[in-house]
Amino acid sequence: MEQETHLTESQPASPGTLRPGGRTAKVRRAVLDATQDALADTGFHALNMDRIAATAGVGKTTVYRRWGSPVGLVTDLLHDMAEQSLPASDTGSLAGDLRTNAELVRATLTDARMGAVFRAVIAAAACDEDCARALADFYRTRLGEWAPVVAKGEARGEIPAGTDPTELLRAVSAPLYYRFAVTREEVTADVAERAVTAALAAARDGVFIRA
Amino acid sequence: MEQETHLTESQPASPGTLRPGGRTAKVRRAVLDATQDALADTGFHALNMDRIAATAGVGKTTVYRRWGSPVGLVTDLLHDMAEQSLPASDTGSLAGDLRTNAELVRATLTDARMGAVFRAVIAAAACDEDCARALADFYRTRLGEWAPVVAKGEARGEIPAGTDPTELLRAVSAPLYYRFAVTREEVTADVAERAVTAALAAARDGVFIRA
DNA sequence: ATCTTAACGGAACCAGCCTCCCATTAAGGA
DNA sequence: TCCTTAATGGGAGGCTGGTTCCGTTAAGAT
Repeated sequence: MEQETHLTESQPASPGTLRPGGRTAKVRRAVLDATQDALADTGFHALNMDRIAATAGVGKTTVYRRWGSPVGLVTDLLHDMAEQSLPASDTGSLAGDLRTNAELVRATLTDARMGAVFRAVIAAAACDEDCARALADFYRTRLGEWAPVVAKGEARGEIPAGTDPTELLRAVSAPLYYRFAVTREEVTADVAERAVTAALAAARDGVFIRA
Repeated sequence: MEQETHLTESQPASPGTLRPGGRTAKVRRAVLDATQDALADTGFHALNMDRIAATAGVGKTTVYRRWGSPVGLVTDLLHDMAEQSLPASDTGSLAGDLRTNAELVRATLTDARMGAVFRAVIAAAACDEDCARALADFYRTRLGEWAPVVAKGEARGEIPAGTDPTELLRAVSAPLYYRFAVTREEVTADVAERAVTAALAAARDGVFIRA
């Protein structure tokens, strides 16, 4: 993505950075929307720069210049998704908050559109290092947003002091994503509920105490 | 993969089934080996039928005819991997067996060659339904092989009666695969150990009792 | 308002992937 | 052993996806 570390010849450093105003932003929005549509529709393997350009109503040269390849599109989409993340819940109990979290994850993965997008993103990350980094960042952000929920639970004495917040959150998400991406089993509400109960039981046993 | 349900015109039903003898088998072996090499080397996105044919020392027409596409290759590789699965361990304690299992998974995912293969397989499954089914079958098989370990633990009274064996096993694997495929964090021995402890704590609490 | 030039867009060009055709090889049965 | 035909293999040709060229549009500065 980033290049031209020392731009001696006044080379344009990655299009869109010097003049991010009106048109450029509009183009990005249109392209990313088209990308999401395409992923939801036909999946990552069928992601095609030409089609994206056409449905976005944008010159295909622009798409190639700014994103370079299908993985480039997905990577940028991921950055975009990381920016617009929603805040965590606050039900008053850790169990309740975690349940909300798990249900949110489940709803996302189960949703036809979002499920397809996440599938595509995971596939793209498996193919490309840049994309993998973007995906890692995305989840670092997401986990960071929910960490306070665990801290509050700890303050209320619902789990032992010293519990690693993100570790507990990972334990909640893991069974859902595992089924979604790896074993391809259905992610039911039951699964989500059990993930919360199991993670909480382990947390109370002090399994997630920071080393 | 399978087609020609009613072969009225004596169409050859998927090449390799009527004459699976010497040459055909040799070709399959060579192609699957080449596929694994390629995946370990350059990953799924760069998987190229022509190159596979060349390195396998096989006509490229053959590769296209029998496997059709990169996902087809990965799907068959997966079937091949499912066939040659190794038996579960028996250390005498459930904790020990689960630890062995987790360590085995970790070693596989961490191994440069096998890690790349699994990454590719997950990516391919995200792109193609046939491949997804093959992947699901693979894990169904694997989980089935380890289920007795849990049953024995239950018999020894290490976990409550009625515990769902595969559910417990999934809980052990999930955190490892979640990091490997989704958040792309490093899968350390520490992570594996914690996965076992957490799963076991939940199991003892009766979280995985069959509904 | 005017100017500079970043960014976009159309179209021709190039290359690598896939398909088809037909000759060749060797399984499996008599 | 011989015969039938499943399966393989080389090569030509077409198509689709990706690249390059250059003219056009409009963002941001004066």
